[in-house]
Amino acid sequence: MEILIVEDEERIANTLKKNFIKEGHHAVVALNGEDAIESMQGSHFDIILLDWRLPKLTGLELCKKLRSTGNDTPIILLTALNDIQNKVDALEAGADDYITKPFSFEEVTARINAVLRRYKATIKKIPFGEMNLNLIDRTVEHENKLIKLSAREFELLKYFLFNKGTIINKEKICKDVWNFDFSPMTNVIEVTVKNLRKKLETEANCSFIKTIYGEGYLFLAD
Amino acid sequence: MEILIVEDEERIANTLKKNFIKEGHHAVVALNGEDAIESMQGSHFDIILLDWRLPKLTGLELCKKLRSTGNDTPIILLTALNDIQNKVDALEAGADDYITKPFSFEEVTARINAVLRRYKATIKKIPFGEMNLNLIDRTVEHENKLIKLSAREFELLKYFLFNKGTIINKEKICKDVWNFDFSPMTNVIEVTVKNLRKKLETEANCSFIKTIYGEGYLFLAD
DNA sequence: AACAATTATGAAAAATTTTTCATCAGTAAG
DNA sequence: CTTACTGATGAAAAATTTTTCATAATTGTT
Repeated sequence: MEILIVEDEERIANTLKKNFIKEGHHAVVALNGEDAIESMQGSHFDIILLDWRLPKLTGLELCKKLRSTGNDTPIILLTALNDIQNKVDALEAGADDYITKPFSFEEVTARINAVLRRYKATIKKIPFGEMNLNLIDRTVEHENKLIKLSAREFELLKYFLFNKGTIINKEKICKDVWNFDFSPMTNVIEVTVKNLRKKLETEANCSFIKTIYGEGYLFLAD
Repeated sequence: MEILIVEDEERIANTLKKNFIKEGHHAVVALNGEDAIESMQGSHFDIILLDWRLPKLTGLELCKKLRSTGNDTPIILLTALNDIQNKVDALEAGADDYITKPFSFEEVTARINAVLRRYKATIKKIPFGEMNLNLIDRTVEHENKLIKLSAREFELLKYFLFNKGTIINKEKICKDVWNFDFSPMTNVIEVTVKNLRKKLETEANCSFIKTIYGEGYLFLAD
């Protein structure tokens, strides 16, 4: 797991980091809000532990900033205070949970697991077979490999997943994926299906898209 | 507002529909789960009112199905029963709220507003100026017009929005948007900035991307 | 004002995606 | 086993996106 620790007290930050690494995770420390933003460019984190009091940008401000720019990485605020106002502010700023200092490492991992459990219910990935369609990056993930999809392939796969288990005819695909109201004069659909099949089935070793002769396609997975 | 009413009792469905239309919204009625899925292809709804008991596919099943395929339109379940088990099931299936029958129209609108208030906090749109960057469709929305962005333009705009208010130099843009570790040998960045500017500034009549001579770019909005 | 450095721009070139088309393969039914 | 129809495939063509390049415009400095 990739963990970002945003904490100006180096002692606390390093203790957390050591413990996470001991548990087999990967942890990065940022000593202030600006460093944190810096660290997040390009990299992906599964969770952010964020100190409430930070030099320059406060934890609350950073939290708001991240949320306002569409970043929804789970955030746990670390706060020294234990008054109710904090909790309200924290949740309103878009944090997922908070831990009051001093805390034990066990408490931190417990909170992380709880937050991630909740978060995973809303994560923007659609699983099928051994794969996942990542709706944000528009890629298919399989055993830490990434398959890039073109825009059309992405839309078609999303459509198949939405309708998995039911036969869909080409008129509907044409209408819903291509936004054509008239029926396709050519075989664009078949060609796109072919290309999508190749991408998916080169990676996984099974076929998801079944052809129902004279009727359409049927997507099977799980 | 676009409202989908999934309800097999036509009397209730039509009463709701009439009331919504009277309030200036747009409402579509689906009499069963399959019709509902049909209605959702291609169309967008802001909220779904979903009957608990439906012929064929139950409300709960439909709810689960939508959520499992990445659809996160707010759902309010309409249920005749009032036992705790329902509430738990509803929320676990991914519904946002529930209303027990019989209900008044005022109650429905109140619940809708409450759900939408909560939902909007997590919606995947980044506002800037009079515009919105839609992270799902990868378009810019402005006065019910849509501006299509290419993949690079989208990534660059997202990056600008994430870093708005701070000057970002080209080495960082190159690293974070293009994933090049070496500095750009050509002026791809300037060209992409130019094209993005044209798209945004043809539509809105103001300039968002400011050039800081010798330093980089600065995105200003709000 | 003149100069050097930086940025902007139009247009060509390259790469990629999307569509078309001709042809081959598979299916159902007589 | 044919036949007629439906779907699959490779490759060409068209459209779009991305990059490159030459040149023009702008900025800061002397």
